[in-house]
Amino acid sequence: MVSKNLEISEEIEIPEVISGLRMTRQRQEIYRTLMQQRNHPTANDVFMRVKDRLPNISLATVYNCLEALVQHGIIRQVNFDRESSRYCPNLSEHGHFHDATTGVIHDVSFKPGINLADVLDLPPGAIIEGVEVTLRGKLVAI
Amino acid sequence: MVSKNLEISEEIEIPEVISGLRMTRQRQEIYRTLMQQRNHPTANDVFMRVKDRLPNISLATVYNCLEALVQHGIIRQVNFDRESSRYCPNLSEHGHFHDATTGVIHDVSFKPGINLADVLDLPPGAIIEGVEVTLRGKLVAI
DNA sequence: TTTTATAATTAGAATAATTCTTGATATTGG
DNA sequence: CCAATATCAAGAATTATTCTAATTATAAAA
Repeated sequence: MVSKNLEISEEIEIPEVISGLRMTRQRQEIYRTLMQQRNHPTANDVFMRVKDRLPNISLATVYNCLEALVQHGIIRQVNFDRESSRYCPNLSEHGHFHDATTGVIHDVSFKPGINLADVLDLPPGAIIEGVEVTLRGKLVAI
Repeated sequence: MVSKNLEISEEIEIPEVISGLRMTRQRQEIYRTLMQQRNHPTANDVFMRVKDRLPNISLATVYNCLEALVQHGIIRQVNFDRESSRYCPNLSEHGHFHDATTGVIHDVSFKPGINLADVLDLPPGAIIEGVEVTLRGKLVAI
């Protein structure tokens, strides 16, 4: 039901400033979109969705806003091979499982107590600033 | 010393067929390049290196060959964010640590006995077909 | 408030990595 | 040797993303 999403949108309130970033109208709407539709959309997906509310927004602005949000640690940018980047408002440390059959991306968390640095043989002196764990595969009925 | 590499190249012998892929001259030279220079070159890096021996090779052919080698599981394609793909002949399961200061990429292996599936909360029914672990950071003197 | 400075937005052009297309070459199997 | 198939080369095309320049909005100062 297409209209349902529009009707539901219980206006998530977004502050004027997050992590030092001024939340302009465009950034608000883009962030709201990500919070509401947590299916790891591409910049173009976000562009199409947000046009309902900001008909004049440009794709360049979507890219600018997404980048600003990423730079300020408000959202995460996720890459799968050489596909378009996807964006994700889940800031907890997690990886991604890409179901090759449906294309759906599932967040994958680490089991409690697991620290990635503990299971890897890092080069001596390595200071980790960012981690990305990506899994590709199929989801079968269980 | 630029000429040294050329002189050293102790002609690694490459079989006519690997994993069912006919090793044409171009594929041989590209594979040899990867085996000799294990610094995760891009397609363009490979192109420039391999031109010494195959002056007529085209970049498109380098891409074709790299793709054929990847498809046949002879090499791995490694992606960092949205940068150019890099290629790697190390087939053992491993991740990559990208030193932001120098740009150098280090292979990172799992500690013995570690199975990535054991430390992740995978969605039920997930069958893993490929894994990528990428770390970004700095290397400090110890 | 007006003025001024700074930041954000827009539209479209530019870029860069990669893929595609087409025609030429080479290789293999019969 | 000949036909079928695979590979290769050159350059055009594609696609995601970034850049440029002009406009608009916001904040800060007077």
